[in-house]
Amino acid sequence: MQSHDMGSRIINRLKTAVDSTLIKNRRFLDDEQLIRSEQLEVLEEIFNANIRDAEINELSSHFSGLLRRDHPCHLAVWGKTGTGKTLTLSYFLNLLSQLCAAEQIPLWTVHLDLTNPGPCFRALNDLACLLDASKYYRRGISLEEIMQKIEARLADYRGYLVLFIDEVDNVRSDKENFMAFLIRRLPQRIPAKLILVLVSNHLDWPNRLDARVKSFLKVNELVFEPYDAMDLQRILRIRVEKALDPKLVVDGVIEKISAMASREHGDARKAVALLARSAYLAEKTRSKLTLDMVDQAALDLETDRYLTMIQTAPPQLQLTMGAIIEAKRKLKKKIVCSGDAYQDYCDMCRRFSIRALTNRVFGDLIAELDLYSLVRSRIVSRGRYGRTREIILDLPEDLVENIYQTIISKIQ
DNA sequence: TGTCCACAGGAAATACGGGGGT
DNA sequence: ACCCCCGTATTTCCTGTGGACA
Repeated sequence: MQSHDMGSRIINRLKTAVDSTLIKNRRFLDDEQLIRSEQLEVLEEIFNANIRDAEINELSSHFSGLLRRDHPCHLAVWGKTGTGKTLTLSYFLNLLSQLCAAEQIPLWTVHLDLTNPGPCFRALNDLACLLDASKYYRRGISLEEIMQKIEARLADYRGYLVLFIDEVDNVRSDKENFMAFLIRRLPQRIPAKLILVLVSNHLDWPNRLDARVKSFLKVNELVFEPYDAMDLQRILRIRVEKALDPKLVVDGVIEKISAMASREHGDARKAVALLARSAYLAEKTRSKLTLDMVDQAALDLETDRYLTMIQTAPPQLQLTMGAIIEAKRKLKKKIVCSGDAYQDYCDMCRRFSIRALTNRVFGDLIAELDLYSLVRSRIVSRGRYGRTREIILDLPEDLVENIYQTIISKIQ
């Protein structure tokens, strides 16, 4: 019977589809979607796999004084993004507070996250909010007032206060002020035993401090090395087991992803993102997760990165990028000079009736594009034909087209 | 050797917008 | 409603500068 045949074929296909679902629990591919307890579960496994063992040991000895009612000094933590600084520290501080609670030691830990850069004002403001010392102000209150609010809030607290400050050097203008407050002023004015945990991406960060502040800063240092390929393999393996069907992951995939990630950055978050992307690709084609898919996924991630970067960029930056693309097309050369690009930029502004910015800012905008590696630029002297900035656009042609369309449609 | 191009990029000034205090 | 304060964006002003060319 024809129809019966057809029916059983469909049923079979459905069955194999069910059998071969690669992704069992997609939430474990994306940290954002995990609830707190699941995050801790993942963390627990990571730390049980002896990753970041050395760092946790150092942390333990640094804070061991707490249990003897001593006052440990501050702690400066250094490591690149995605090396697990935040994770390890939150995990550790969480354990520490449990321990202190059991021992009846008053401990207050506050996690101030300065991941997105902001001025001194916002940093203090955020801190005040975390301490429950004031409401959130957008503007209009002096720095002094915020400091006083914080001090007032802490006037009666006599226990330990651990301020875990993530990405300290993201405090842009007036950083001196912020650091001086934390290091010099605050400890003198409040009764609490203050322990600062200052996390940063830059190793030379304490040297850029004002000398008078620096002399007050007594710190221990702790360095997080980037994960090596072996660490990443273990981290990925945990994810694979939680999120995917390991049988459907071709041998060598984990090794490949961790090798790629450790070669480039050693960033665990990016490695997991690559795993996730590959898994989605595999799921779409309903096949096993192969090595080729990892390559494809890496490419996709790259493309996405550029596109979201340009989409979320301020309009003037988009316009600058658009002008560079136009200039390159018009000149039919690989290299565009800043003067030509500025001409085209002004033209574009006229076309879309947007007020053009000065040459001065245009230069800065190009530097910014360079920073995001959307273009490469360098300063060249052409003798008596002056100096200029050569702008090279060497992204794949279809990506450039894609970016260009995005920009044009955004502006209109 | 000096000149001079066509910009780079630092510093200071100015404009702007939004919030608080009164 | 008014003024002042703060952070940010942009302009204005200015001082270099590497090397081709005369």
